[in-house]
Amino acid sequence: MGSAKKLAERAHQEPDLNLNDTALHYLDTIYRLSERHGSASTTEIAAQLGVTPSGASIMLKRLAERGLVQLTPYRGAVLTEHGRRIALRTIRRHRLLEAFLYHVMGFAWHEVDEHAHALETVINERFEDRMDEMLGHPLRCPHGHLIPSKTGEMPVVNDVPLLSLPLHTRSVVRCIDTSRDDWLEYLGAQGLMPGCQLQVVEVAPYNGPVTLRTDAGETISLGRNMAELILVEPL
Amino acid sequence: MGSAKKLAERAHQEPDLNLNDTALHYLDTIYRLSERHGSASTTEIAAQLGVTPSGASIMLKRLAERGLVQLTPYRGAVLTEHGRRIALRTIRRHRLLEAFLYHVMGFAWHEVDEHAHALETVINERFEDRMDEMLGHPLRCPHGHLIPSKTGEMPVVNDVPLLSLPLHTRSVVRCIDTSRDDWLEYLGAQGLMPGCQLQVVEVAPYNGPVTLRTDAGETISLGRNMAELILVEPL
DNA sequence: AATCGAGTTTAGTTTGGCTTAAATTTGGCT
DNA sequence: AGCCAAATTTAAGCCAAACTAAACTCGATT
Ligand SMILES: [Mn+2]
Ligand SMILES: [Mn+2]
Ligand SMILES: [Mn+2]
Ligand SMILES: [Mn+2]
Repeated sequence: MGSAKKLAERAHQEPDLNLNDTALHYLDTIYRLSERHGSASTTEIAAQLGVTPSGASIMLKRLAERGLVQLTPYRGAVLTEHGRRIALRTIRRHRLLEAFLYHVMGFAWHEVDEHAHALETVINERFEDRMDEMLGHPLRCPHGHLIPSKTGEMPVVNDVPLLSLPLHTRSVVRCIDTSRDDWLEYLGAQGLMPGCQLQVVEVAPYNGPVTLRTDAGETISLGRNMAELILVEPL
Repeated sequence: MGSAKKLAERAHQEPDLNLNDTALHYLDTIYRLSERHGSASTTEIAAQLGVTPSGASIMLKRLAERGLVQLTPYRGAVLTEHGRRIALRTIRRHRLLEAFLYHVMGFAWHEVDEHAHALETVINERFEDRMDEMLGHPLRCPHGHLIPSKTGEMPVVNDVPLLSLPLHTRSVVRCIDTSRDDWLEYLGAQGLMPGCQLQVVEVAPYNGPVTLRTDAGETISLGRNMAELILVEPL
């Protein structure tokens, strides 16, 4: 009985005890917040999802009962292995959707996050697979974030913060690590997106502006906060 | 004040007092059922949506309060003009999605309805417009159903039931009027889909089988119930 | 005219996901 | 050691959308 069910689960790849979009968005959010601090606090999760901390607290307890997150009261949440697999699937769909909306449907790169977010919990596996094929199994979304494989593994890459390199090191932009659509639109208008080659020519002190030169010879000046979002691969 | 709001509504084309997907599916369903009998009964609506009649009854009352349907107790529901516009928008999105899934993404024609149904209440106007452009402003979904325009008008066509024509009249299939995916798969495998040319060569009595000959010279024999779903344009 | 069954509505309850307001825990600071 | 502010959880309640069970309407039939 129990083992028959387990086999079925393994064959289907996802147990997925009827998770609705609310639960999926919680898991997705916890995963992304945990990437930074190792775990996700109730308040952070609540802020991200636009609910009150008390609402998030209640929901976290439910997710813990379902074995999707491990919750230490007053200490924050971590995904269980089961929860992590489901979160990665949602993130895969989100990023594939962004790539699909951008490359196949011609949306602007600052529009795709919002729309991918609405669709990520609605599409099914067939849709996911068709996008993946049509895009040639892409490794990254249009902003450069990594797309996990169907088996839940992240591609291994070597992205480093632009500002961690010595001045004048030539490098290729790999990721613009923000989801603020107004910043994305601005940076895109400057020609700053994954694939573009550049070097840092000056970093003004006291959190002053950062001056970049692209391989096309153009000079771009950015505030420190924006420059910190740029991840590159040195040449 | 009031008139400013009305202007904004007219400019945006849809007032849409925060309708969620439940309400949109009710309106969609009422529209399609009303096409047949002029109005939709509580029980029919409930069956279509997979809820109990009592549940549908309560929901219909709420839609009536919002001015979306006109409800005569014990007599069934009709859409108001406002409700009709919203229903047509959902139907437009459903059929555009079917065409998109079929022509752009390569799904089989018996798969697209289910998936379009899940997506139809999630996509936004930009997505709708992009599909429309990519598909060259199509008039019909892959099954041949008409796609309403953005302004809520149905294309005018001249589809007649295949079985209403005299024997041996040559005609082009325009619509297979069912949403049963198993029937669609079967008919598709016989080569029977919009665009194919054929004539009826025999109609057996007592609800017996219907024999068709395609322009490719093939003979197809169908039960009456399936043959009745075929709409054509005589040549 | 009275009755009956199908169709429909109402009453009462449940569930999920949230809210505000009131405890409670925690870690840092005097 | 004791206290405070911030973070967190609990308590109580709201709302949409469903359910089951019971009551009601309608029209058709006797
Ligand atoms: Mn998302
Ligand atoms: Mn992205
Ligand atoms: Mn639909
Ligand atoms: Mn169709």
